[in-house]
This record gives sequence, C-alpha cells and structure tokens, in this order.
Amino acid sequence: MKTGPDIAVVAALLGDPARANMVTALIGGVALTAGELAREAGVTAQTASSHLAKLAAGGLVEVRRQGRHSYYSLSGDDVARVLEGLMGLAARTGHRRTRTGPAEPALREARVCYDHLAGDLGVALLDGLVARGAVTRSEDAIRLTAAGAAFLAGFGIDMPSLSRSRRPVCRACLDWSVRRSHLAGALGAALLSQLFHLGWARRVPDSRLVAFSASGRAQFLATFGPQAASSPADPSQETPSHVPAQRPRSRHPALPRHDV
Amino acid sequence: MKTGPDIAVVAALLGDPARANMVTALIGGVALTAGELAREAGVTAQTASSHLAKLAAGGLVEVRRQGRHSYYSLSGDDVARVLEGLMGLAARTGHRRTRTGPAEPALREARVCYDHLAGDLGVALLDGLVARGAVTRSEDAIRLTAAGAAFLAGFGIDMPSLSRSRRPVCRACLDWSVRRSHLAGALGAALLSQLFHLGWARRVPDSRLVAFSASGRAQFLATFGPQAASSPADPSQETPSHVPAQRPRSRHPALPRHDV
DNA sequence: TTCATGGTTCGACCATAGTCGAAGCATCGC
DNA sequence: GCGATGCTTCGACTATGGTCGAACCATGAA
Repeated sequence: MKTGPDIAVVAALLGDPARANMVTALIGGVALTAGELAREAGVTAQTASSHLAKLAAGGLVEVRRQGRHSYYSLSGDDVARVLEGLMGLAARTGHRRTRTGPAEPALREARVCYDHLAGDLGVALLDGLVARGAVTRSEDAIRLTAAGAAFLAGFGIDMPSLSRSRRPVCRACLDWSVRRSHLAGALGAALLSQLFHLGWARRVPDSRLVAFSASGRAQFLATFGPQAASSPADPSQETPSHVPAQRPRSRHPALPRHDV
Repeated sequence: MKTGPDIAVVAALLGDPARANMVTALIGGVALTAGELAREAGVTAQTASSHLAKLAAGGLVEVRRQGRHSYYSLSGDDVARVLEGLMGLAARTGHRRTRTGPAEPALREARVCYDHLAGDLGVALLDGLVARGAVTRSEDAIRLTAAGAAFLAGFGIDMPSLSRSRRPVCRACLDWSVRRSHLAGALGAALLSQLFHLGWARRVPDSRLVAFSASGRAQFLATFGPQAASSPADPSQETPSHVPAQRPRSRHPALPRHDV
C-alpha cells in the first residue's frame, strides 16, 4: 500500500516560494549563478545557498563550479516538464504568483520564456509561421518546412547553425498566459535574438518583459502577424513603458547569459 | 516581475506527507471517503479533514457529499499526470515511501493511472500502437492515424464518441516506473475499460493493480505487443522496447536503488 | 424521540524550516 | 602581495503550519 516513489519530498522542495522561483527561472536549461538565482528569488545570498543545496541534494538541480561562480541548472528536462505541469495546474486553479500588477498586461503581451518569445506576440508568431506555411503544427509537434527554412533565412536566421546544434530546432511550449503553444527550441531562440538584433524589441532589465518599439511592433506584425487583416494594432494595447536603465551585461564571462 | 502561475502553492499542497499519501491513493480513480483517506494517510480524522479542505481549496481534489459521507476524488486527470511526473522524479532521485513491498513488481507491470493503463504493459501498449502505425509519436505529441482509427474500432472502441468528447483523444503520460510514455487521454481510458470489458484483466480492489488473466495477457500481447516479425526500428526519441520488463535497470545504472 | 456514526471546527501545542547577520573560504583582478 | 567579489557555513530568531483533544454538527437508524 505504501509503496512507490515519495512524492512528498520532491513536492516539498518545490513548495517553497523561493525555491519555486529559482527552478522556474531555470526552465529552459541555461545555467544561472547562485547570485542571479538569489536575486530572482528575492532572498539573500545565504538563504539562496541553503535552498540550492537542498535542491541539489534532492536531485532536482545540478551544480557546476567554475572559478568563483556556481552555475546551477535543472538536472534534466523531466524536471522542466513536471514544472510545466505544475504551472498548468496552478493556472487552472487560479493561483498567481502575485496579484495583477501594472507590469502584468505588458507581460501578457510579450515576455521572454527563457530564451524565446512568449505571450500574445509569441503565440502570434507561431500562428503566423503556420499561416505562411513556414512550419507545420500537429498537436504539440512542430516541423519546419523547406519553404519555411528559406523564409527564415531571408529574415536573417542562420539556418545551417540551427541544424548543426544538438538542440531541437522547433519545440512547442505551452504559453501559460494564452494557454496555447508558442515556438521554443533553437529556432525560437534564434528568432528572439534576431528581434533584438534588428532593434524591433529589447529586454527590460531585471524582468521578463520584452519591449517592442512602435515601429518594431509594426514590422513584426507585418512580417509574422495575421496576413489579410489590414486593421492595425489593437487599440486597447499600448506600447509598454520603456525603462531605459541598462545593466552591465558582463557579469559572468565564463557562461555569457542570453540577455540583450 | 514575479508574475505567472504559482507553482509553489500547489507544490506545497503536495509537499506534505499526509496530503501526498491521500492524493496518491486517489490516483486509482475511485472516490474515497474522508475516513478512508485518513487511514490511508495515517492521521486522525481531524487532520485529514483539514488537509482535504486545503486540497479542495487548492483545486486539486473535489468533494461530493452523499449522506453523511464525503467522497473525495481528484479534480481531473491533469492532476494525476502531474502526480505521475512527480513520482518519476522521486524514483529517479531515489526517494521511496517505504522499502520495496511484495506488491511492487506487479505494480510495475500493470497498474491503473487514473483511468488508463500504466506500467510495463501500458508502455508496451503505446509501443505496439506505434509499431502498427495506429498512432504516430513525435516528442510528446501522439496522433491517431486513419488506419489506427479503423484498427481500434475493430477492437471495439467507440471511436465516434471519442472524437465527440471534449477531452483530447491521445495524450502522453510519463510512466514513473518505466520512465517512458504510455497512452493517456480519452483513447487510453477507452482502451483500459475495453480490456476490463473483454475480461482480459480486472482491477484488484483497494489497489492500483491491474491483474491480467493468463489468456488475457496472451491476447493483449498478441494484439498490441511486439509483433512476431521484426518490427522496423522506430527512430523516434524513445527507444522502442520489446522486453520492457528488464529495461529500467540497465538504462539507469547510476541509480542503484531500483531494487525490483 | 434518542443514540450512534462520520465529518468538521475550534483551540492549543510544538517542531520544522525559512530567514538573515556575521564570519569563513576560495577565486579573480590589480 | 593586496583588496574585492562570490559563495557557503554557522548560529540564532521567528513563524508558519501540522498535529491532536475536545466539542460541535449533520445524517441515519432504532
């Protein structure tokens, strides 16, 4: 009767808000330093260290010491999958991390899902690629078409390097705010970084916000948005407030993080 | 900044041993009374009531009052899927509720996962459907083929009612004991109930065990198991397994606590 | 009615564990 | 070498929440 794996210990590890914030920040597989995770969780370095030790002892994260930095990452994508499942449950039962704040509408429109675009515009991006025949979508599997590869190469994506990478080119990621899939994987990451490179959007520091400029949004919608619709942007949405502060991006030279 | 679904609250709900025991007992799919759950969790009726109130407030379980009994059940199969995922993590990291009991090997072979078949035979079922071209599997998305619909209709599944239902027909559910996917969703549920209807297997009361009769297992394997002719190798992510019972040990040599 | 049973609420106790200050180590840059 | 930075350990404080005894409520049976 009492056999089987013990859910309670691993669930208890995820049940603390600080630890939950940390592992949530780690979804996507990029390693973060202990200090970054402490800031992400809103606790001091000592507390974060304690939490990270517990997560590591519980086998949920792995640590790699490099110089005076400790890089933490999830121990596998099975962890990420469980986290997504928990997010789904939390969304269904209506549990939000904070109550709706001023940044919330902007976050729902465009935010970074670790290294790819999420939110309304992220879902629109995938929809637009499907409508243009660049990718095919069946349930949660996404495949790039030959025409899509050409289209994206024309957009400035380095397609050969994508196919060389060990990472899957296209992945579906369930958007928690829209409750539909957006594009993840190597292509999703490359597209987002190209948006930054073109200056259509930029990251708001210390936030998951992706701020589109007015012309950037227009060009984005013209390129990826609904085709026939000649109606311009939704009038109820306004451009996210721009926070021009810039953070030093040379914080950890060993594993450059994906910001900019 | 800290917006998004709050996985901490739902994970904390599952992080208490008493509550974890309760929801684990509910994976069987049948509703249990508060008293039964109290005994299952090893706590008094008062504490069980408190825990169940929290689980209900968190949206993980639902309560149905009948006379002077309160019947609790999981609020959906998404809860069961998350629980299975957590079990997988716990198994991988070596957290077990108690030492391996006598019922454990049987549970690893065939058990009920909410309303569909799990364990070695559940994974074999999905593998067999893939090998026969009845479904296609890519990453975690499973799709029914036209040939598969005909095949399953011949097996006695009421396919029209499946497609009428609002529930997804095919879903992948990560099996915690085998560490590979088995078939969930409306089709998974229909297949299990057809197995019961045909008398190939029956449920063992007060347990998640699914007991196959000797002839039932033979017919099951003949219908869904590895085909006699060498089935073409499926180059998908998950390695096809013809003898699933002896897979997990050799697959994870670094985790020695899998003591049958 | 009266009693018995199952379930919930109230109140109090107490342990677990989350938190931070301060100190201790290691590494990096100069 | 030196100081600065990043991370961890130690110790103490505190509070959240899990637990049960007892009372309370509702249902069903005699």
